[in-house]
Amino acid sequence: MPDKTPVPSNAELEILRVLWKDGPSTVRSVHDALSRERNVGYTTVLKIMQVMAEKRLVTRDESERSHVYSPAVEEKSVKRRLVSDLLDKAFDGSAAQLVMQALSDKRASAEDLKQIRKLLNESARKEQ
Amino acid sequence: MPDKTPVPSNAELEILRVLWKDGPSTVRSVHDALSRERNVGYTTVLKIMQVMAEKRLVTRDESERSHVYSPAVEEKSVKRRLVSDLLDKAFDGSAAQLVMQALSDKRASAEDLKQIRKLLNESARKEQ
DNA sequence: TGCGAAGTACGAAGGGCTTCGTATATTGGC
DNA sequence: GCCAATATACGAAGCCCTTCGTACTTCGCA
Repeated sequence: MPDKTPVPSNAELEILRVLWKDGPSTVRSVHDALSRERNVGYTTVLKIMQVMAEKRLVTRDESERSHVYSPAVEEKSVKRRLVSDLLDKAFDGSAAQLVMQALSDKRASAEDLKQIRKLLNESARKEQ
Repeated sequence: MPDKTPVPSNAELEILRVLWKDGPSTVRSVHDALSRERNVGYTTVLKIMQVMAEKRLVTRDESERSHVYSPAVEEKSVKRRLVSDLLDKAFDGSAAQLVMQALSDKRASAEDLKQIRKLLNESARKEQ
C-alpha cells in the first residue's frame, strides 16, 4: 500500500508530530502546542494546515466552526520515508552506515545501545 | 571544532559526494560523474559549485584555467549533521528510535545486521 | 591570426516553503 | 441586537534551491 502523499516539509512534520501525539486537533490547539517551543503566528499554522489538507497529509472535519484536523499519514510510514531518503542521499543506501552514524551521536546513551543490542540479538535468534 | 558552514542542500550533497570520492575535481569531471546518474546541465553544476565556494562548502584553486574544487567539509561531520537533524526533527532526539527504523529498512541485509551486532557487542565489551 | 572548443561569470526564472497581513464570517454573551 | 473574540480564507512577499540561457574569456592549433 504505497503512499502517494508527498514527504512532509519541516513545518508540516512539526505539525504532524503534534497530531500524532495529541490526536485530532484544532488549529488553535496545534498552535498552542507549537508556541510552547517557538514563536509562530496563528495564521501561519493555519495556512500550513490548509496546505497539508490539500496535499492529503491531513484530513479535516468542518462540521464545527473550529475545524478539526486529523493526521492522514501514518507516523511509521513517514519516518520510513525520511530515513529512506536520507539513506539514499547520503549513505549510498547502506543502512549499516547510517546506523553506525546514529549510534555515534552523543545522544545515543549507553541505555539505548543496550536496548538496541538486545533487540538485534533477539531478532537474530528468531531468524535462525 | 564546530562547523559554521551550513548543511548542504541536496544538490550540494550530491556534488560533495563526488568530491569526497574522487578528491579535488574540476567542474567538468564532477559534471561527468553526475551525468552518469541523471541529466543535468554543465552550467547548473558550475553554478552550484560556485555557490558552494561562497558558502565555504568547497574551496577552489583558480591557478589553472579549469578551476579545481576541493571539499572543505568532512564527510563524517556532514553526515553527523544530517543524522542529527533528522533525529531532532523526526525522532525526538532518540537515536534508538532512528536506528530501529533504519534497521527495518528493506535494504538492511542480514549481513548488515550481523555486522552491526558485532560492532555493538564489541564496543559494549570495550566500554566495560 | 583567427576560429572553434571549453571554460567561467552572471542574471533571472520558476518552484516550493514559510510567514504574515488583511478581509471576512461566525459565535457567544451582555 | 451588537460587539468583541475567535474562526477561516486568501494573497502576496521573501527566501532558498535549482536550473539554464547568454555573454564573455582563454586556449590550442591549423
